[in-house]
Formats: sequence, structure tokens, C-alpha cells
Amino acid sequence: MDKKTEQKKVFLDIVQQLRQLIKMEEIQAGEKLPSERVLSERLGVGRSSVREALRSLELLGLIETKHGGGTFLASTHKHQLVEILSMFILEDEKSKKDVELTRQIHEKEAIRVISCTETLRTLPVWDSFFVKLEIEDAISCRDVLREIIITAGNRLSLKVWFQLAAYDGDRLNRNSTEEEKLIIQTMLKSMQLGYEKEALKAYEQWMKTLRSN
Amino acid sequence: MDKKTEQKKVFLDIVQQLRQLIKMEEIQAGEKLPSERVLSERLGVGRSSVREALRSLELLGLIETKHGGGTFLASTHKHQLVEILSMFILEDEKSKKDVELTRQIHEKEAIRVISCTETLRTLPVWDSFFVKLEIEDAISCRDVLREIIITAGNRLSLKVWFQLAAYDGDRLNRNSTEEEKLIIQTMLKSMQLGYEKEALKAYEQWMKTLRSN
DNA sequence: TACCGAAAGTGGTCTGGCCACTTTTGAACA
DNA sequence: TGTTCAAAAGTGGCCAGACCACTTTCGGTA
Repeated sequence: MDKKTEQKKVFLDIVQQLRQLIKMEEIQAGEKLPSERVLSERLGVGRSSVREALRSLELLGLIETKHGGGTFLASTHKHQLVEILSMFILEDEKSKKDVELTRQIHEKEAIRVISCTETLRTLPVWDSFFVKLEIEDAISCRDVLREIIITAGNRLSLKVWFQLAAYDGDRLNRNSTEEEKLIIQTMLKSMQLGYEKEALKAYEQWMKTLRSN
Repeated sequence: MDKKTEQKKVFLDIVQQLRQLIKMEEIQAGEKLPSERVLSERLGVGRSSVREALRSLELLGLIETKHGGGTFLASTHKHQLVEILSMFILEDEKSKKDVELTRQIHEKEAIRVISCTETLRTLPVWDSFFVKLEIEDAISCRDVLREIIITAGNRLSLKVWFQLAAYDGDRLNRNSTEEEKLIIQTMLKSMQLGYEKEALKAYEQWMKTLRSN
């Protein structure tokens, strides 16, 4: 059970304790954490060790710091993770392609899940998209995909997706063209009706269009 | 260098410089990095700042440190990432289920890719598994899945999978029962022949069996 | 009541020190 | 010549204290 209670490194231990502290004191996203000096005293460790732990979490994007202001629990979607990982790991073109493909893996699975789940595919939110697609000018690829992934209900998959989507954000954030909107409508319609195959087919077409633009 | 010294955080700057250093000096995975004191001097910053950067990368699993020995560029598959993220984000049962589902997303996609790709599904490696399944006693679920993901060729997907697989490793590392071996054979055979549907069906059955044991 | 400036609080960074552990070195030994 | 092993050097782990830059807080003045 306590598999790693005998942590060697203090800073890893602090990461653990920080987690407990956040849970105990019910610190919500965006709220302030105790100051470095306070943490140092409460946990009985040096301030530099606390900083090592905090900096680690910051790099992971789990906390944010404001010089002179304090340390705050991050509001989810601001992970530097992919940026850092990509700096070290992904450098060639093949890797960039991998990022895109991996992102699409999660997107496709979400479409499958929704198509096959009565309660999800009949959600009113999809109808709202039809309205948006006709009325609003600014609908980005990302908006639609995000809703899909969120609805599919796998939070971890969502998290991975956010990171990957942040990586080649330019293309995703661009507003959709009329051609794309049509494809999106087809896809959503198929999904609503539970036509998994058709929905995925439309999705593939959509991605193809995105690449060419 | 193009130092964009907009009062950015030194430790983030160090992370960048570290990356360049690794690239410049062609430090390979497993090889040693300069010591903290040397880095501190070369980069013209305090040792504590260097440590904050190194500890961050350590938490990400990009480097490994040996007390008294030195700091080493990590040999890929040892990312603590999921563990840390899950500590903070995934705490309930639902989340554990998410980990499993997310892992399976990548596995299924790999099976699809291989099934649909002549050059991949006809690889001799699959035949070798049939022999192994019959002769060797110790074949773990993980062995088979890993080969599948590797063959599919998406390195990022592989990386994500490694992390997720590490998360609930107990079940994956266990040796396969005779029943499971039969299912695996069915799956591989279908995959070899390009029968995507059947392969996935066998896969689902396999996972179901795993859960019940 | 509204405003402003000083004080307090907080993160950012550096220095220097001590400890524990690993690797290297070199001298004694076989 | 080759081996062994203990001392020395190298390295990470951790802490205390100091100073700076910035933000927030708070009390007094207009």
C-alpha cells in the first residue's frame, strides 16, 4: 500500500504533501497557496526545497506564480508540458506528425464513444452547435473538438488532448471556413443519429480540409 | 544568444539552455550531464536556480539523478509524469478507469493501423509471437501490447502508452493464462489477415478477461 | 469618502556551508 | 605486473540567511 512512503528526495515528498494540503484545505483552482516561507515552516524543510517542488509543479503547469503576489493553483488549461516535452523530445517533422496523429486518436475515440451512447449523442449541446455554425462568424475547429472530447467524459483523455491541441494551436484556433462548417454539420448530424462510420468519415474529411488550408 | 530577458524566470531560461547544451554536446540518453556546480558557473547563475530547473526536469522524468554520482539524461521510458499528474488530478475510481480507457484508446488505434497496413500486418514478428505463446511460459499482456504499439509507429503515442501502462502495471505484467493466450492468438491472426473488426473484437474480449482475473 | 504612500508580505535569486554518497586516485601489497 | 582498498575528490541533497523586485495591505491625510 504505502509503496513509496520512504521517499528519498525531500522535494518529491513535498510534492506529495502539497497535494494533501491542497486536498485538506480544499484549495480550488485559481486560489492561493500558502507562501513559500510558511510552507517551509509547516513542512519542516528548507525554503529552497519547497521552491524545488513548486518549480517542478509550475513546469508541469499545475501551479502559477506571481512575483510578489503569491502562488496559485492553476486554472487547468495552461500546461507548459507539451512545450517542454516537445523541446526535448520532439524535434523533427516526423514527431510533429505524431503529435497530430495522437491528438486525432483521442478525437476519433471520442466521436466513437458519443456515437454509440444514446445519452451522449442526443445531448442538446449538439443542436446548439448547428445554430452557432449558422449565426456566429467565429467558430474554431478547437471549439467543436473540445466539446466532443469533454462530452465523451474521459478526463484524462481530455487532459492529454488539451496538451496536444496546444501544441499546434494555430491551425486549430483559426476560424472555420464555410466549407469546413458544412463538413462539421455533417459530422455532428451523423453523430447525433448514431452513425459512427459516417461521423468518422466526415471527421477524416474535415481533417484533410484543415491540412490543405 | 538571443536572450529575451524580459524578467522571465531564470529557471525556465535554464531549462531552455539545458536543452541547447544537450543538443550542442550531443549528450545521449543515459549519459552524464555537467554537475550542478559546473552548470551554475557556465550559465552564470546560482546553483539553487540550476537545481530548480533540474528538479523540474526530474519530475518530468527527462533526467535522472544519482546521489553522489551525477545527473543523467533519462533513458526514455521512465516518466513520472502520469504518476504526478494523477496524484493531483486523478483521485477517485472514475479517474482510474479513465487511465485504463485512455490506454486502451492507444492500443485500439494501433491495432487498427496495423490491420490496415499491408507492410505492418505481414511483419514476421507476429509469427514469432505464436511460437512464444506456445513454447514460453512467461508472456505478459504488456509484451504483446508493447510490440503492437511500437509497430504502429507513432512514437508519441508509444510514449503516452508507456506512461499509462506504468500506472496500472500490476495487471499488465502478470503472465498470461492459457485462456488469454488463445484470445491473443485469435487477435494476432485477425490482425495479420487484415480483419480489423475481428481483431478489435478479440481485443475487447481480451481486456474483459483481464479485468475479471 | 477617496486617495496615496509607507509597511508588510511574497516570490526571485545568490552565497556559502555542511552532509551523504559515489567515483577516482594512488600507494601498499601480492 | 597486477590487485586491492582506503583516502581524496567530485557530486547531489539540503539548509540558513541575505538582498532585491514586485504586490498587497493598511492607516493617515486631504
